[in-house]
Amino acid sequence: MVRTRFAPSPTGYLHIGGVRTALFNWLFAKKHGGQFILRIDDTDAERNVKEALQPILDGFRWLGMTWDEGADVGGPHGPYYQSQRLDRYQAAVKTLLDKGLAYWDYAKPEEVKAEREAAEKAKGSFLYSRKWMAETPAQRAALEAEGRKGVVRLKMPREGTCRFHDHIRGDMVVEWVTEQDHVIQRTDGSCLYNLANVVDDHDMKITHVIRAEEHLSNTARQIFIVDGLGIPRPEYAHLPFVAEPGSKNKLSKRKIAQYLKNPDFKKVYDHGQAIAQKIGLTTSADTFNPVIVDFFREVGYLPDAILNYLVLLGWSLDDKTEEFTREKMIELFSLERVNSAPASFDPKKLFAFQERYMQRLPVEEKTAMALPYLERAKLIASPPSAEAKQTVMEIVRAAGDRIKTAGDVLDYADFFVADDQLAYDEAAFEKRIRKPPEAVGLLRKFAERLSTASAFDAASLEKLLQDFVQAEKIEPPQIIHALRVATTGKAIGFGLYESMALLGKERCVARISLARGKA
RNA sequence: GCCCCCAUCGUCUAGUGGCCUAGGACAUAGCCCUCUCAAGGCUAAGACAGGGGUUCGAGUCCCCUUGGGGGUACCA
Repeated sequence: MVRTRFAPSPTGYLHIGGVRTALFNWLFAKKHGGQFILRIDDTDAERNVKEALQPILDGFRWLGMTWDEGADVGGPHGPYYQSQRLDRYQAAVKTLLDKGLAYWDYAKPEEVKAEREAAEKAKGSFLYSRKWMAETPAQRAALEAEGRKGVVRLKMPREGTCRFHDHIRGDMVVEWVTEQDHVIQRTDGSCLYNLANVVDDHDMKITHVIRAEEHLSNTARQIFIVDGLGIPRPEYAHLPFVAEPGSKNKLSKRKIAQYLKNPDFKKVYDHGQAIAQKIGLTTSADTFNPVIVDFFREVGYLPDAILNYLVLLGWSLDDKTEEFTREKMIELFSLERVNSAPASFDPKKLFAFQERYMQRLPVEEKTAMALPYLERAKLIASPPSAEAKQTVMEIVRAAGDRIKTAGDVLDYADFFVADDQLAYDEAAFEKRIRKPPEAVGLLRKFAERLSTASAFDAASLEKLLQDFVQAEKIEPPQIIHALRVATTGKAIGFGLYESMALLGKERCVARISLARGKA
């Protein structure tokens, strides 16, 4: 049984790089009919774990990446919170100590630091002198009598090599001398990552450790612990980093200000910000930006589009295939085809996937996604009336591909504002209504025809307008542009006839008259 | 400093010694379509980091350099 895991720390938000790592774990487990475990790395953050964890769990659930065991759902190999597993870690420390593979050390931090700096000055590699190592209870007592506090360190071999196979990097060989006597238990009795990780993975029966490249250098020391504990080694696969837009630096949530200088990143960010503002979301760039999953959820992206983009970040099937449903992803994913070079995150390309997925979504589903945005912007009642739903569906249908994320429906807010509250795009008004000498007159004449029109559907309106154009001996654009600005307030939008049909006769006539008044 | 990993268009990538005058996608530019804006169609521009080898032949194998990243914590 294949078992993989992802172990986020409760930081309050779900990072896109983490999702990519989790996705590969999830995919690998599903592909092999295995299980995916969500463990929580909360060793140092005891406070507000619940609040800081919720957005992460919500994010994964929204993306549809469910876990078989772990936080919230429990399971037979818990607890799944590291903060609740201290006894397990201490037991492992004791085993290592008993086997002589770890030792009590009473050096003060500054004493070790001094040794390290001396080694660096001599341009050599650092190796702790083990000067304050205590091998017997008597030695311990003596050092403690001096007022020293003990930590437990790994007694790493100083000759020979550690060999292991990595599914992505191939065969790895690490000289043991290059490894330090890493601390595994602090003076306060708490344990460190390398130890906790190994213990948890074993207790939770993890078969494949699939994680980011930053852990490649941690692997040898973890293998030392694994072997020392006499437990079986898991398989390893170290994924390349997800890098910043346009660079090879590791993607970080702390550098948003810098990413915003990237035009592609900024475009996606601005698009999301505009929507957030319209629905009254208070946001700050630190917590609401295209590096955080919640951003995409709030702006109305599709989870499938995000997953499809993410699976391609470091993995590919061949030279052509780019689109994968969840089922196909699971079927076709393999570690063998994971790239070894870092991949930089490109929100523009993610957006392109979003567009494609949105285009294929049935109108009913798009409408269902769009309604909450109009409700939150207070443009329609909440819950919406059947009539409002119908109108929104017609707008969504008419808007077609223009609605790229669900929040884009807010571009058509002018259908919901009162006629006398309609805001006009000044530049467009000037260009299409005030400036052309014939515009106002044409609008007046056309409004007259409109008010006597018997049918008000798009096709009839088109006919009506064509007849008008012929009668007046003008070109269609002369009246079309003026009409669009007069009825919607804007120079851009979907088909004019559809717009007018949606507005209905009375509102069209009223808006034209109001516009003439302002001209 | 020391140890380790990585290197194909701006970006994601295909490429596992001859099929590569390097293919696809996003982005970019131009044209077409057109009531605006999208969408769509067509076209263009755009890469093997550099230097040495090995080989009949190298993007593909080896070495060096350069660049990027990670580790070297009583962080994860």
